[in-house]
Amino acid sequence: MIIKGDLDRMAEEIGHPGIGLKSMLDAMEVPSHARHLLLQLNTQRTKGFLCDVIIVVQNALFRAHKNILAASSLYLKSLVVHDNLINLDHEMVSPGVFRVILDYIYTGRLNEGDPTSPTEPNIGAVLAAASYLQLLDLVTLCKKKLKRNGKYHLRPNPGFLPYKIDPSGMGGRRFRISPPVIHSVVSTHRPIPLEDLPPLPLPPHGGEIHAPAHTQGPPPYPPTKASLSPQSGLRLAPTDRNCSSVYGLDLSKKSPQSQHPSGHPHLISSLHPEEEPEGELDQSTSPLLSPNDGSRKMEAAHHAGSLTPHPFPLPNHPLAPHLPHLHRSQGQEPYPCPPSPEPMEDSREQGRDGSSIYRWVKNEPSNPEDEDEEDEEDDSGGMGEQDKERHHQHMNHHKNSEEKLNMSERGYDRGTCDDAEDENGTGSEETGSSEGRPSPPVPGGRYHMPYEPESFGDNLYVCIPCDKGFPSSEQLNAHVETHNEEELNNGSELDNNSSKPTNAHGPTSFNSTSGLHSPFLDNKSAQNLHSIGLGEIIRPYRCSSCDKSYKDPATLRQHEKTHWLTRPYPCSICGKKFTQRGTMTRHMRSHLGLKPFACDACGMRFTRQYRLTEHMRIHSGEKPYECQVCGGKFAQQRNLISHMKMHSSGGAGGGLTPDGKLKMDFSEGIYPLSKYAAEHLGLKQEKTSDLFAASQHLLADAKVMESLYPLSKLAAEHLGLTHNKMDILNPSLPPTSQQLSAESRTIDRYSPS
DNA sequence: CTGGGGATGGGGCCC
DNA sequence: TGGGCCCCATCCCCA
Repeated sequence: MIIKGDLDRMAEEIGHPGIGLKSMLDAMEVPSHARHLLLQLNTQRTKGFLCDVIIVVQNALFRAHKNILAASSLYLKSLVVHDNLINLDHEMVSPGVFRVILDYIYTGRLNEGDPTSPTEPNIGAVLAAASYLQLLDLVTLCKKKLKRNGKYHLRPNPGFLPYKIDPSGMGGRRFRISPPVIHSVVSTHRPIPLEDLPPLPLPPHGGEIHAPAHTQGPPPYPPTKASLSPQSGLRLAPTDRNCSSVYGLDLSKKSPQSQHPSGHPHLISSLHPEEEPEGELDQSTSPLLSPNDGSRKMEAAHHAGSLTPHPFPLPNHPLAPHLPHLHRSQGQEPYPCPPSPEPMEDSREQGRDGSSIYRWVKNEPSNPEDEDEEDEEDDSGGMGEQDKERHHQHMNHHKNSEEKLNMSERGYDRGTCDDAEDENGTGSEETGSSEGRPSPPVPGGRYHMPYEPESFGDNLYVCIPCDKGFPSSEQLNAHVETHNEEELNNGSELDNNSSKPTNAHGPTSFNSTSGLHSPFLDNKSAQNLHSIGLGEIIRPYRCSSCDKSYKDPATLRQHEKTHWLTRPYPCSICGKKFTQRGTMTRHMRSHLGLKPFACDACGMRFTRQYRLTEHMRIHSGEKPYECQVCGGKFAQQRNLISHMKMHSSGGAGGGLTPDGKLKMDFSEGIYPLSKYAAEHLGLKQEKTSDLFAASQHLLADAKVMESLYPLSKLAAEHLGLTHNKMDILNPSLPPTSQQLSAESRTIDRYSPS
């Protein structure tokens, strides 16, 4: 702000001391400056240039400048201060009305469009919205227009204003002056009280919610000249997604470098997954959601993460140090024991460091019961009759299953075991596991002795069989090597020993209960358990429509939605429907170009952290996925899968690839074990430790090689080589350079550091 | 031109 | 509700 003293000083500086204030202003003011400035800003808006805020109104997106909005309305100012993506309640402001309002903000002119058009926003609607948005000048302007037209009353506008306009303006009690329901990405506002929420809208298009208007019915705002102008908001639709780039949304496959963090720091900050608007978009239109949902979401948004535009949300950062997952306080788990019936579930995380078979002591499962309670409460809220019935049945099932579980647990707690074959008293492990209870089957068939994790100090990587702790997975692996050597030396003992992880992955392994007690069972193994009847205990919640079963009722409910004819979560932009809200919001992220996860090395951005984790392997050169057939290594599991298909599509099994490698035909059943080896070992090395995988396919391959190449079997048994290494020994299968180098790499990897 | 590998995007699903 | 994983599809590059 320029004060008189400043002007006097400026006048002095330009050599005109003593000049009066008025004459000074006269001398320096350019009359058209404001108009030109506004014109420039409006031009920039239409091009999306320097726009730093996105306003979502129903299924339309508008880009604008925070400064302009903030200068126009105190209310908008309060929003844009904190948020880069704000979502207006479309009941209060329709897209067409907001277009008119935005035009007014940037031009100072009110374009009411065609007043005879039933769909063109009328002055009454603009007046109401302007009041709602606290655009006081526009309110005054609208009133003047209405008075001039002799229509100073609210023209009915179906579906827009449920409230009556008070001619007295803002102050009238009948006018809606409660805090406007504006959902922002990172709202710092207090949750809107339930009584302040507007009534839930009727489905706008014959029960079809979220669907884009132009695909589900007549467009609410036909392409008038105004709506086709660049000033109009961008209406995202499958066919015009590409247009979004004009408005600055990055929907391209690769985030251009120019848009890398430095480009749009504020926008980037809004890209944090916890701050994304999808849920809010959904909330404002979905009749499936109760006002409570909206309120909860507001609260959730209220507590959302910081605005720090750090490209890596640290808690999820793949490169962040392995922080222990304290799902449960350690004090609650006096006997943290090896993972049990579904250790591989946990090992998804553990396997990252290659120590999945040796449980990371602090990675305790959460208590599903607690979560379930909340879930039940949530879901029983707006339930239809059919759902209630389903819910009721389910609850009964749940109750019964819980009783089963409790009985099993009590059995375990007493130290009794019904499983006669379980010499170690580990028979209840499957029940214990689903509750995260101790389940002691360990390699070597010994109980895992109770211990306090703290007793290991920094040695968080614990070898279950011997209870030794190690500070790193590498050292643990090196230690585990000694165990494996022992086991290999013991030879066939493994076959009948509960410590044997090997056969747990082979189809024949399930003939033995030993497999059941293996702590190395993965998901599919658990499914197999189910197929032989014992999975009922592990996964008591069974789908009534199919044979799938789950450990907890929430997951079952989630699964059951896949059987529904109508998917409950439609995308508000393209109308595509999803069975899970999370999938829908993730999908929405692709519409909005939200890529919160950025690569530190190259700046590439991703919609999911897992993608970034995958991507980072490109930079690190890590290729944890190794083909058990040819030794080829891959940075991504899916590429290994694709690669394995190449092996399997080569015709008769056991043939040779063009470069002389052994070719297996997984599809013909010639080598069924290899399929398991591929699926459970080679393809899931991230879940299983490299070492474990090596020992697994070593044994598995020995079996097939026994049939194919008897000599190789002996080689495998006595030399400890995998089959792709065995064919090196086989004179008929000359080694390739790749195999040799793979061999040396393998040796390097497993040699103690 | 074709096949294979590298890499990415999106959806389904389970936890 | 988000994370993680699996699967499929696709594009690009290269031999």
